[in-house]
Amino acid sequence: MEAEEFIGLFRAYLKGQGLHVTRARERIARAIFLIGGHFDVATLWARLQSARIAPATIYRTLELLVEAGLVRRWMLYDRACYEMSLGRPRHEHIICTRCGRVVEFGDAALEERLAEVIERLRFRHERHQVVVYGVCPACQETASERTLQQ
Amino acid sequence: MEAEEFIGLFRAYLKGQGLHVTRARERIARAIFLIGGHFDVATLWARLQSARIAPATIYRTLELLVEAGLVRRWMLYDRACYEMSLGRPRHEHIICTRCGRVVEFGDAALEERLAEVIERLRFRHERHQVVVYGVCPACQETASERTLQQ
DNA sequence: GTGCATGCAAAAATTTTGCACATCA
DNA sequence: TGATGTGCAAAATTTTTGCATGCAC
Repeated sequence: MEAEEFIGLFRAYLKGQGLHVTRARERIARAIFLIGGHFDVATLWARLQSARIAPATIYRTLELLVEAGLVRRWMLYDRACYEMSLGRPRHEHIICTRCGRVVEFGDAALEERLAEVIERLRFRHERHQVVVYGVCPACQETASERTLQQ
Repeated sequence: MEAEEFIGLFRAYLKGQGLHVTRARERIARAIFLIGGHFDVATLWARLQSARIAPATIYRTLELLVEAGLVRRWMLYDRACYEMSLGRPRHEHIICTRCGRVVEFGDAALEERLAEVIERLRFRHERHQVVVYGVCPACQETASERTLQQ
């Protein structure tokens, strides 16, 4: 997918809502597209330094992107973490507590079982998140001292 | 289980680590026992107002309790949430986005499937968390307007 | 008595809000 | 032009850190 396609979808959403397509919003969408994967607000802000975009604008725009369904918001370790959702299938996260690496995984049987459980509880399912903490294969082989706290 | 049993286990942990058993630590442990279920730091602090215990002490003590395995720490909505783990089986959380109610559920098949997936990825499993957002049966029947943001 | 722990206050870090000015439609 | 959006700054939240004093052992 091209950056223009992603930005175009955002533009369409904004217009549909009667909101303005602004330069700041386009720049933020482009930066997110270029990152490609997970990012937190600090990272995104750093990438936009040269554009002189305020954190407030970043937070406000991220909210719009999430509403538009173009970005997903997670609580991974202990802060908000985002990712472009377009063209990326539904997945869960496993985090290495040694090196902080985040690996995505998907498993149909897992999702199916979860759906059954939710139905049994009679909840209407909106969304869910599975986060696993562990030690990745690489870190299991090293005697790395570096650990995430908690 | 009695409060004394819970506090006693904390005392034993502290002694084993060469740490001091202090009045503040005992009071915090007792307050957590009395809450019984989920709580956040603000709630715990409110319950300890009369004891004049600083937030810093609460955070430091919670960390010890988590290390001791007596308390679990979750990231439920977008802040840290804790609960006494003793005598409470492993479970996941489903949150009603209308009323904020948190329901616990456990499912052996789900856990098993997750363990298989983690093994396939060759991670060493430390812990995990499943959080589901949806609408609870009660709220499905009402036209309640109240929603959690995000 | 020694070292760990506490309360307080200040600092960090993250996110939200208010407002005057700028920009989009 | 009029409504919406932006940057900036300040505030609000949540959590951490430094330090003198206090308490546990």
